[in-house]
Amino acid sequence: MDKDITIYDIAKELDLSPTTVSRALNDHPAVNKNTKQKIYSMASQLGYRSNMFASNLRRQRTNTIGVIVPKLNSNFMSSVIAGMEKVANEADYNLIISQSLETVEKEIANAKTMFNSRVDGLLVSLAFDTENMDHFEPFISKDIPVIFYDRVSDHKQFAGVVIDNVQASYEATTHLIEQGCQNIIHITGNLRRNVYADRLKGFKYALLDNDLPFSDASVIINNLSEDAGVEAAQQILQMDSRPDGLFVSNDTCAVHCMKTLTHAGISIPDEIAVVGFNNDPICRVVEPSLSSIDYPGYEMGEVAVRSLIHYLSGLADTSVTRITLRSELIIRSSSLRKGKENNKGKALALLPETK
Amino acid sequence: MDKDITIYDIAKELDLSPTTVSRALNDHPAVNKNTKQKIYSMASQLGYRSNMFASNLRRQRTNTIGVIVPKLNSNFMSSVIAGMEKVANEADYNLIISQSLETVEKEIANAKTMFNSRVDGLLVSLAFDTENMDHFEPFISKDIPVIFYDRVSDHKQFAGVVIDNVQASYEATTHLIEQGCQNIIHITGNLRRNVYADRLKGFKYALLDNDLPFSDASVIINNLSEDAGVEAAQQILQMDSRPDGLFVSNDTCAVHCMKTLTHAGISIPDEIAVVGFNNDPICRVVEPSLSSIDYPGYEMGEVAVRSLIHYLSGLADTSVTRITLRSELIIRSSSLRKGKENNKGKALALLPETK
DNA sequence: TTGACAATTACAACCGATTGCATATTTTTT
DNA sequence: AAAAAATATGCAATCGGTTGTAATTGTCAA
Repeated sequence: MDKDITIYDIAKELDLSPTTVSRALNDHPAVNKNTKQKIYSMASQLGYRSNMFASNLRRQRTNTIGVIVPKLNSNFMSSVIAGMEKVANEADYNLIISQSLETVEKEIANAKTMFNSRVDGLLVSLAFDTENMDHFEPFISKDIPVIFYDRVSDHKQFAGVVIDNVQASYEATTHLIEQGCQNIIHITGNLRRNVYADRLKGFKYALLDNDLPFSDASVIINNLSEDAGVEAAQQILQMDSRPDGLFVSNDTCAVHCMKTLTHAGISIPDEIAVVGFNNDPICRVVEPSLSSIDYPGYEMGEVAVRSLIHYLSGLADTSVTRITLRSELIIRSSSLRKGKENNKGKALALLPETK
Repeated sequence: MDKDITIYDIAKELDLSPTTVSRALNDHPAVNKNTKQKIYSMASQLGYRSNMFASNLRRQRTNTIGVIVPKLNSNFMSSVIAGMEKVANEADYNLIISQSLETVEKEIANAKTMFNSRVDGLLVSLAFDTENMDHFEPFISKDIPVIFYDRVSDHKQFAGVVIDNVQASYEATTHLIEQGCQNIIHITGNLRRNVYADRLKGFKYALLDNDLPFSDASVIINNLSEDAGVEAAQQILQMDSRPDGLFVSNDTCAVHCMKTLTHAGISIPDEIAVVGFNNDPICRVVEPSLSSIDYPGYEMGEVAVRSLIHYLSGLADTSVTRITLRSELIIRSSSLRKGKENNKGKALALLPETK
């Protein structure tokens, strides 16, 4: 366990001042090329590694990005994190990740921790029941950028990376209508969250544009869990006029709802056509395979970190307050009815083994 | 954007020395109770937050744990991380997470980054093709604890958190044999990794104990991906004597292999019975539902961080070099043959909706 | 030869908390 | 009442880089 090498050691070894060594290591232009070379080689020879804490202390920045995520262990969210990690790593930023577990309380606690850890910037996807944004105030007032992803804040002051949920939902609903569905149920999450509110909006618009009636009874709001899916199916089975289409805001919920319906003897897609959301791997495994909205998680993570770093580098384009990524309806067996293949050239993915 | 409050501000305000303030905030016994109270309330009144960097610089520790994970976006790994995050957070440690993406090169780079970030300890699950442990040497020689989880190192000097893969595999294989399988194929990953080597061992032992022959042809080694599963199925379809049992080291691979076989007209479990590994949610979704080894990811994450922190707190029990968690065979339709329900009281999970 | 100017390098203060040692104050003991 | 011990507080150095400003050296034109 040998002692750590500091810039002072390098300086002494080369008979220079720590100042010059520090500047050289930061590639400061005011240091002679030859000197730099000498310092570099001496540094690596001695096994020097910079002390981030000394540096951070002096520079008042941490090269650390905080990430608050509702729940880590879902396919979508872990893809997002994977994307974030990649970009952050490449740009020499560290990530501190914490989960709100879908509750405001934990989200507030997380925000506080992040603030105390003095993150340079914060990336947040809001918990189900977060109402106000007060816990992000400390960041704002200290000019620490906060960027939302997926579950964003409505307040115009906050930047966010999203997909066009209205459009995606509109597309999914229209697809169901094209397949002959006349009575579609939409299962979605807490409407305080933009993602769910927007999807409901898209659902309504699609009905409207196709002269189909909308009523509150067409919407089931739950927490989109497995159990909620099963429960929703039971609810549907009890309905007076059974729906012939189902658009669910989340694949897990959709799958378990669908399976429950199948077990109750309902045939999918003929009696009820189903579309999910997220395009989780699970979609290609369930029988019948589940149509879904492909949702670029990995990319969303990359973009979120990239714009945060962009902002931190002072290249901020403060006018850009929303970045919208593409999303795409993937049609599979769960919503494709025989003799209805008028899909206007949309992507098809009939066979389960198709990617 | 108001200036940050430091202990000097608090000291000045109360006409005390920074020393006392620092001690009070660390609950040092040599500070008077009343003084402490005054300092606490002044601190919160002024909105003081400790500067980790100054503190870390002085104390030469970071309260940060590094985590190297092969791939973040799998159900198992994200559960592990979720568990780690929970415990770390509770103990006021930060997590720095990075992915090796299953390659040594990235793993080495990650280790270097972690080392330069001066993590207090390191948690590692090895990449597929990691051969030697040289990149962890710097940690060892600086007395920074490295604990492995799941994919551990064989070297006795490294501690690790694991399940008993031999036992789990033995159980799964025995179960297949009990269901009447006489010719079982084992699909697994790179044998350099303990998890796969051990599972092969358990597989062999089970055959041996049941007087079934083992040959190299009974083992398929691949990267356990979706595609590998499809490919393995094609391989199986070409075999002269078609197997009647299949034990796969990973659910994703098992599921796609199974689906390919089903599509080729093979009936599961009657013609081929299948058992996977990990008990991913996907197991309960696929038709027929997939038997699998339940693998406590979340718990593994918790335990790993807990023992690392334990070690860092000096409570180290250096003799404990392996912590083994329970794992359990979950029997579902993919391996349960009719009229063979002699399962000696094992857990059953026949219906897809069963948790 | 000298002053202007650029190119390098160094000095020294600073970032904010921690801690060994010394000092001051109070309490206990004899 | 003096000495010893216990309690509470402060001084000042330290952790390892960073940076504004000053000093030194060299170059070139006048």
